[in-house]
Amino acid sequence: MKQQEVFKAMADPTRRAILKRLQSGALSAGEIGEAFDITPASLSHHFNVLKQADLVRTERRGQYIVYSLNSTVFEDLARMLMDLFPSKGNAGGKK
Amino acid sequence: MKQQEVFKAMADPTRRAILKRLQSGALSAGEIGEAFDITPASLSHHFNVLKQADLVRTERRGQYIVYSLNSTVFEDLARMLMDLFPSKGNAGGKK
DNA sequence: GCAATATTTAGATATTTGTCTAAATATATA
DNA sequence: TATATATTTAGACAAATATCTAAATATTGC
Repeated sequence: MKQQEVFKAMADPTRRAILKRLQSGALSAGEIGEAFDITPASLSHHFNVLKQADLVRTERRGQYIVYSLNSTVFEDLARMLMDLFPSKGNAGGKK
Repeated sequence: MKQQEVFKAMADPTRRAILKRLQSGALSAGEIGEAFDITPASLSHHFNVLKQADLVRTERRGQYIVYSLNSTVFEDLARMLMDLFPSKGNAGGKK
């Protein structure tokens, strides 16, 4: 997992909202955009950041480009966080 | 939890390294700084961001100021991430 | 109280980032 | 093939951010 890219990606509220929209299933760029008051170009920038972090997958479907969550990376991230704080039986985090 | 502040705080590699250093227990600002090649002033800036996010606690101990992890917020963050991606029995993330 | 040590605050600067407009690319359809 | 729709790319710009130096504040010990 590209830790830095993932955290960077998660640091922006618009991007987190995009991910949230994708929870209920894959959506085209345009469908995602409906919920936001920014230009398609700005949206596309956010998509790029999310792709860099491998948080979303893309697939062209005809005229549209469809985005979907890559749950794997979320799990990795959550695991990493669990490792980052010390808990019982884990004094020092891990590794 | 101040979600935005937490993600912002985690987005910087130096800050994540600071948190990692604190895994093994509380340390003074100076002790933390030994591991990094930046000025005390810059370090202090990072401490502020981490405090804003409630990721660390501080306590003055005589001449020193001692930093320690606030594990609670880490747990909140990890939980939040788990909620953010859909999994079996949780189609839609939740809430 | 004064000097030394630890840390923070203030202010400046360079880089990064989120946004925009305009133009380019890709696909569908008349 | 021409036109419309969907999305991305390029380039510009303002706001946010990480860093620095210099100065301020807090504490200890002489």
